[in-house]
Amino acid sequence: MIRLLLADDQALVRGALAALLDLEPDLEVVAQVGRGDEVVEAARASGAEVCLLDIEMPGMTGIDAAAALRRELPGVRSLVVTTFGRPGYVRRAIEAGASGFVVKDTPSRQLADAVRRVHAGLRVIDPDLAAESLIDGPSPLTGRERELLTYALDGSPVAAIAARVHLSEGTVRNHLSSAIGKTGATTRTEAARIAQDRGWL
Amino acid sequence: MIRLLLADDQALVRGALAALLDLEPDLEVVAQVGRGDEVVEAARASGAEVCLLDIEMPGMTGIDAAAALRRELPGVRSLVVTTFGRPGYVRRAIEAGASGFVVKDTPSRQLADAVRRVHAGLRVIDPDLAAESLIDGPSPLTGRERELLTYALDGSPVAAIAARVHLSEGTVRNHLSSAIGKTGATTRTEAARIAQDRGWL
DNA sequence: CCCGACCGATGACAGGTGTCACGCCGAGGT
DNA sequence: ACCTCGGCGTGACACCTGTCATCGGTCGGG
Repeated sequence: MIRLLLADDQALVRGALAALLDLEPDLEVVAQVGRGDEVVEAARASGAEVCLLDIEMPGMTGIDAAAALRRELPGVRSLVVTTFGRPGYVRRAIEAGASGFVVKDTPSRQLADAVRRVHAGLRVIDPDLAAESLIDGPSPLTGRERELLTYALDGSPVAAIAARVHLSEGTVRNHLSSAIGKTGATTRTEAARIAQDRGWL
Repeated sequence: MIRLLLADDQALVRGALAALLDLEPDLEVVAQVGRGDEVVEAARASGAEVCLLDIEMPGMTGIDAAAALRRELPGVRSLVVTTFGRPGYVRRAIEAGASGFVVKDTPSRQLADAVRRVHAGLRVIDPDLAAESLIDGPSPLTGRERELLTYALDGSPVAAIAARVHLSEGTVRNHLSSAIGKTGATTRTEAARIAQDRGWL
């Protein structure tokens, strides 16, 4: 019997995944949480062996939760299950110690198998995603560029960003200009979108 | 026995919802589709009585699918189940003839009940969302403003938008300026984000 | 019939934005 | 000690953007 923890902020999806996995005779959902920062505690309390982690969650991302599990409960394996198959996400999830990475449009039949493989100590990664994450490499952005791009995501004017990080407008423009060059974009908004698509943020 | 159709582009979520609902003794999932434009045909072929529709789908939105069901198969009721509780979505879903509107972070226990109520001819709408959709009213945007805002969503420069719709740059600027005024924003990107949040796009 | 709403367009202007050149500093690597 | 790289800043320049005034055309309703 494999003991599972589910972490997803959408209660309906979480409950549905629980129903799906509980149908399998060798799987048992022993805990469910809706926030990233509750994963470690719930995993400890429930004695989970495998954790299914969504990435977009309040409190802490699923990737950070995987890293925390790695530190605190090294015996527990984690499988990241997310909506977006962004190349950078795969890379970062694996670096954080996750054993697998599955996107939410894979057939539901395959999920239980993925869980079993992860429990057996194998890695489970969508081959297309793995290839993509290799070809475009790690993020070329510096720390500041990454930070400023996240603020530029919603199209905020340079002045607003500068105020938010207590920098000169000119400096912000320079960092963003550099990021625009590295992403191949022509505006900061486009650069932010590209960086997000690649999982660089 | 209530016959259900599920429409969601994420196969994993779709399968999981099927597992969840099939647990109920009086519910039966008789069809699953991953595209909005396959809903009507599948509903007809399977003899579904209630359709669960996600909004964001390829081919056709769940709202348009609800409208198509209304037209083609008036006896079939539809329940919109979506990630985002945008006020405008609720309004448009109801106007399209949907009998219910549920967001994906409601507890999974309540979904089966919502299905039963819809099947019984009742309306099921999250009370908070209904209130919100009343207070900020219908979209004040004109057709062109709406269209141009969708193109502005990703931060495209005015020139690119103008080329795409074969309009003068000045005209595009005027429409967007008007939309900026109506949304209370200060840039076109912010206006687009606000309009999207309210379900005006 | 005239009015209002929507659409399309032009021109002008202030202010925002992207680029470039250049400078300074501190941390690490050789 | 030297060099490189990231970070921070300035100034200048060309271009983009948002706003406003103004014009003309269409179409439906009072």
